[in-house]
Amino acid sequence: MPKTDGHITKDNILKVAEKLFSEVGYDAASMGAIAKLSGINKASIYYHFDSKRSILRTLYVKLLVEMKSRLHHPGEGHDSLKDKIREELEILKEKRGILSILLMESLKTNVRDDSLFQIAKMEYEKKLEELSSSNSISNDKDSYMVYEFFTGFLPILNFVVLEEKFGEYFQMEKDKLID
Amino acid sequence: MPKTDGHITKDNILKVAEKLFSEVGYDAASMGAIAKLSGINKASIYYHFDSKRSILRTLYVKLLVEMKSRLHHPGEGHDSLKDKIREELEILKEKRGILSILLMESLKTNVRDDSLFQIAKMEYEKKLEELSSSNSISNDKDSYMVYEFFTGFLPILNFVVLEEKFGEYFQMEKDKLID
Amino acid sequence: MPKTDGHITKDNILKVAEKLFSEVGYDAASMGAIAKLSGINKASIYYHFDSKRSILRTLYVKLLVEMKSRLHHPGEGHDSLKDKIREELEILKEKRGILSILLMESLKTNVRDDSLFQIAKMEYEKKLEELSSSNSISNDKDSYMVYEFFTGFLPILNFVVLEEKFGEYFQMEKDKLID
Amino acid sequence: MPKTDGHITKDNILKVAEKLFSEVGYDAASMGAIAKLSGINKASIYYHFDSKRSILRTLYVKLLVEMKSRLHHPGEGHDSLKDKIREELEILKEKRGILSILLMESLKTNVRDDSLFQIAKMEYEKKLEELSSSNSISNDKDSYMVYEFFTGFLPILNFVVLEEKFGEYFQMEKDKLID
DNA sequence: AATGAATGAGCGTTCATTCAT
DNA sequence: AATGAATGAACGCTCATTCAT
Repeated sequence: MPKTDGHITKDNILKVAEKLFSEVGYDAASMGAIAKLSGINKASIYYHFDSKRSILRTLYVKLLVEMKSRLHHPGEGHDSLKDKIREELEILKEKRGILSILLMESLKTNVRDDSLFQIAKMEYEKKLEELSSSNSISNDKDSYMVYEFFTGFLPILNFVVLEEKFGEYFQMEKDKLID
Repeated sequence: MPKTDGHITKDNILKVAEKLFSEVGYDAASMGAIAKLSGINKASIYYHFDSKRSILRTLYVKLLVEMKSRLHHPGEGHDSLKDKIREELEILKEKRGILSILLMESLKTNVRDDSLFQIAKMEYEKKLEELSSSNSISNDKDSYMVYEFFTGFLPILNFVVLEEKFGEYFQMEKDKLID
Repeated sequence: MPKTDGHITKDNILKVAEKLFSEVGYDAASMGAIAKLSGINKASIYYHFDSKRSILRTLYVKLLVEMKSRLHHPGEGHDSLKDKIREELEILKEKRGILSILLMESLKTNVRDDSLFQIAKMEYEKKLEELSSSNSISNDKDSYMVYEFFTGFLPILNFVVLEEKFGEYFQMEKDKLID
Repeated sequence: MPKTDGHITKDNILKVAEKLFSEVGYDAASMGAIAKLSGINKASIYYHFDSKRSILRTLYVKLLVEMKSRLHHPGEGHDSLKDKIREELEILKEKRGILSILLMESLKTNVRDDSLFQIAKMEYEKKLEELSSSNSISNDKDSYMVYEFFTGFLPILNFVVLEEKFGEYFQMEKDKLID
């Protein structure tokens, strides 16, 4: 009989891995460290996951699923715009860990990792569909995408991920007002 | 006189290291790989640099110096705004490698690496000074900094660094117009 | 259960390390050599020991424990003095390896390694206590310690450790009579 | 033209090497460290010495020569015994460094290094000759040698070399009286 | 479901030594 | 007499992964 529920262990590994990956980077985070912080044996991780890479993949999938479900079940709509943005940021802030990792990995120019773009695409797909139905020039779609990605999507991600460090360096706090 | 010129070797190591760091990340780039790509012995790297970390530090310093000198010697002023931005982007694109690395390392939440903020601060210092001389409320300075950093500085960096990958994924090119 | 018993492996590593350390010195004995002579993988040593130094520490502790237990459980008392000394020497000769190492390391003037003195102190503590109870001048205690250490303790250790080499050089054998 | 007198450089290297070898042991003392402490280039050492080992050999030869000359030119004889011993100790204390090294290296059971025995033999040769001329049984010569080596020669060496550390550990000083 | 033990490959780093000048 | 530059080999140590149980 297993000592604990495998499901819990697996989730725990994922939680620890996400934390560690985001703290020191995927490469610098060792399986040994993940095991120790998870309170389980190193070999046990390999019962739940095929490899270190597959842990990361699982984290990506989880993020994708959550983002998708969030898109389909938006919060109640009658808040002010400000509140909506704030709520949105709050949700993203919970995903800060995996988002950090995602960004880091996406910056590796030699590694093919489209997850960042996949998510961005998904995020703006609805709006793109509207755009493409009413207006037919594909160039506009591209333009919109580029614009949204680099001046909307990425800045928000960066804010969520770097806010804390930024605040420490520049000695300020609670400055979400401007966004 | 030595067999070869040390300066050339050193610069070569830096060039190769910058390339490799940006391609696979600092941690995944091994000294062995840097040596092989530099065409020299692994031990020779340690004649020119104290450690792997010190290579990265040297790259940071070089970037800082270049950025600073660029600020003090701006290009000829009589271009159009568009041309100016394009030129600016072109200059940054040459530094794409180290900028990638800088962003990646800055995202590690447990690693204290203020270089990104240092550069940002430097970049906006002049404007900040003007602001602080004419207007005295420090809160405004903070607001300005946050705004510029997350909606100006970072998007530009991200654009420079991710543009290529973005273009590949979304199958487009030459879309600098929007910025 | 694991493939093999870890205790056996660990003891084997200790035995091999003791032999090698005493043969070529701690610094010249490489982990690779210890691994090869132990018949196991180099990395496996690090499963059982934190570091090379910790192997040495373990050997020291083992020696200390054995010395202590020997003091508390002396052999049967009704032998002649000569036999007693001979028996004592025989016991120490079994520990020749670690004693060699201990002496070598103690001679490094820049390395703080008190193990030699610790053992000497332990060895003479009983006699010191008697001395201090009957006689009160602490100077005498010091004198006794110095005398015993340099003309009793060390010569015995040196004899045990160098006897063989001495015999080879001076072409003689079985000359324990004089002591 | 050389920048400095080669003789001085060579002596300096020897002095530094002796210090370093005795501080951390022969193996742990690197050529780089010797060079740095000597204030000269690493490659320059190889102009003066064939190898690291040859530095040690040179130190041994110097010691042997000095010991020999001391034997042939003893100090003025009309001191008390106590003063004579004290003077002897003072002379040996100056050679503390190389004596430490000699002892350490002699303790390596796998290394054939007879220097310690050579010196001992030399030291007692005169007395041995007297002994052998008056009395003919070689066994007596051996006995004498063993006795002198382990209860006379070695303790003195050990005292000279370990005195300081001993004093630190046992918190005492100036206790040469007993010897 | 979990673990103690083991491993080959590789890590960053240092070694004694050599070469050209 | 001395040096800057370079090197092959080895160092202590860690890696992701596997195996037997």
